[in-house]
Amino acid sequence: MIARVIVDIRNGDVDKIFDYIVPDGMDLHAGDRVLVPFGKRDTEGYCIAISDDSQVAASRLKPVKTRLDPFTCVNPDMLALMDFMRRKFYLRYADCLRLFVPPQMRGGKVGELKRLYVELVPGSDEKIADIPTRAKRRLELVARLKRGGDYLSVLAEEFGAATVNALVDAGIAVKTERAVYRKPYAEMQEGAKRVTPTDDQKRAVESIFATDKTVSLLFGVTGSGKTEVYMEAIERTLAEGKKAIMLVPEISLTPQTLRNFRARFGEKVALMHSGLGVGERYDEWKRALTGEADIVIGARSAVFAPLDNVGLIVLDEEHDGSYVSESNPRYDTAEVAEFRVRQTGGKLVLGSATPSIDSFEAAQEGRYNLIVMDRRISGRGMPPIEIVDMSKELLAGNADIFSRRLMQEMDGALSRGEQVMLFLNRRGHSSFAMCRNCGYVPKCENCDVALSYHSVEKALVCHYCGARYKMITRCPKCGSDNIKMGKIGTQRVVSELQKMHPGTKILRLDAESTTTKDAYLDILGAFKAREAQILVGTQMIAKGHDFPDVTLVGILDADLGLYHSDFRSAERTFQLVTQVAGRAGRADKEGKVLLQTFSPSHYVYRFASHYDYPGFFAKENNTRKVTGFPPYSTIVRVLFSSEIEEKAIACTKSVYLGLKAYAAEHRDDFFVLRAMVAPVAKIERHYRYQIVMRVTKQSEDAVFGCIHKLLDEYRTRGVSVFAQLDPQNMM
DNA sequence: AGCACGCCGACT
DNA sequence: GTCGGCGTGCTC
Repeated sequence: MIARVIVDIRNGDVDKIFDYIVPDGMDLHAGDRVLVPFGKRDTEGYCIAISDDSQVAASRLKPVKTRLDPFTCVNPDMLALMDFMRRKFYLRYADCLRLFVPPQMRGGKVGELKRLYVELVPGSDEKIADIPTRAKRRLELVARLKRGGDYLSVLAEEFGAATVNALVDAGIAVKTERAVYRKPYAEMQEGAKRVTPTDDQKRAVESIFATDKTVSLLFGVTGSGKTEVYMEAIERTLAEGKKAIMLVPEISLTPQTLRNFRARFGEKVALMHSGLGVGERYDEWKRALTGEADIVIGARSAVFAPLDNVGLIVLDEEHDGSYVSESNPRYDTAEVAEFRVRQTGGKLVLGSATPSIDSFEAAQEGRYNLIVMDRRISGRGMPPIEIVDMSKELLAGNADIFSRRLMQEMDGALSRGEQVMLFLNRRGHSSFAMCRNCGYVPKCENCDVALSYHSVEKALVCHYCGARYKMITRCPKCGSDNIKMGKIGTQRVVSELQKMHPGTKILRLDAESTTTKDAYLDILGAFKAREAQILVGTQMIAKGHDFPDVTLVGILDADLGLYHSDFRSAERTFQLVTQVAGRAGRADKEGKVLLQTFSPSHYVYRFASHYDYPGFFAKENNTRKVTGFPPYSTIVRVLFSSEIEEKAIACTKSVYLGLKAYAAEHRDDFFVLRAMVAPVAKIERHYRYQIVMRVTKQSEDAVFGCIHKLLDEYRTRGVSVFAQLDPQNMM
């Protein structure tokens, strides 16, 4: 017998299948981890198939050293998923497999926690009868053990160690070592307050299972009760003997969500996310693998949960950027999820109040089943959004970051003892130029995307086609020379606020101020406990949390998101405004949202301020169609990086020329094809060059195939390459 | 990833 | 003369 093995080394050179002899008597299956001799030393690897013969000469084959675990880590469906991910995301075998297995399993440091477990020895009734009646403690313990064993530490605390030992010495009970699972947030266990689903919710659940489509898009306004729909759907899936995965964006995986699920599903829930300790992580993974847990809840990596027969996957806040892994193994969670449920004939539910343009388009075109929930459970409307024109402020002589309107409303809210949240919209490192007088932003002539300012070359650059423009000093629209590259920081907002409201306590929350997950929760907790009146933050504070006393939300620089040089910037801004608005007036108090902008008439704000998603979608979708951006095209990006700049350039060049030849033969498939320096030209001493192209949706597979072929041909040592479809950002 | 092989510079 | 630099190639 031959084992086909992938060695656990992340390197393009060994990204292939190696054949090994399965020694007689070794019970080895596809999906098992193995130890194999590799070159001069031994390496861990994964057996991905068992076969009868090998292409390699028998004399060169070595035998598998050992089977590493007493169980199979990767089930056949996951092996098929691996093949899919290799093709789709251009990943290596080892990259995929490492996603499927918890990191501490590798290197032989499997950390199972062993504890002493005490239980009755069967057939020891006679000995029990010998216990004198005056030994009350011992009899109580026997009664307890008859109902089932327990860990020594628990029993010792209840009955005293001496009592337990007395029974063990008498041969009535026995101590054994047993693996215990470390359970994250074990304290969250309180009873479920079961609610009866509304008609809308029942209809939504029905629709998920009744449709012949695999994917349902649940478009439900904030507060329409999507979570209850997820839980009902999961319950129904479990009732059919299948399993479920519930995915939430990284940041909104709150204790709250977990509490809801634990309350309803108890021990069946496993939690998987990066915030867990290594031991906890392994244990939760193991519980999913063995079937002790049949619901996995977690951030994007939980889509790789080791469940068999996955009948349902839910992606909550479907539009959220964190579902697309942008670093190292790059993958799109939604695509992985869809592949997994298709394997088992299951269902995928994408839920959002502000669906991505791509998903809503798919729903409109009938590829997804569209479910609409447009009523809030509370029956109350969304808080009004008021748009403040910042260029008018400037004309009136107010060059501050706060408009007079916002200061007035803040004073009002604070004097009533209510809380205020202020948002800053900072993403990416690139900045754009804007006329402070009329709000004009220079855009690329080919791409209709805001240009990025490169301080090194003092030029404006388009990240999608590489076009370069001279930096403007005078606004071509109004003639003003008040051109700024603005970006405001949270620190500055806080210090200016502090000047205006000396007695007020202000909290700050952004990526810099919170290095740890706990710090982040601490700040939010402190704000919720009313330890401060104002919270200043980035989008980190937009998600999930309810602050009943917040009645005013201010968005200070909505435009920064809008003109971020990204064709998705309008979409993201709409999502952000809607989400942020949901933070105002959640409880019985009326809320209000103030949105400061230099472009008050921009369509994003027009639609967002009326909570008109369909209107926004229609407009944005049309723009994408006309300009040839996704979902009407696919953006393909190939990034080359090397410590030696010439190598990166040479490799980029040869692949670019190959692609150019291909494009010449398939002229109609290409909108754009350019090679350029990557937006971040150098990271950690590695020079980065990229090829960016926009191709028709239909041709994406063919183009990707061509890229693979070219990469096989031209990839050189010392240059690392990756190719990406529809990158979320171009960093 | 490692480790060996191999072909050019400056050292006991 | 050799020790050792790291570029190139291989690992079933």
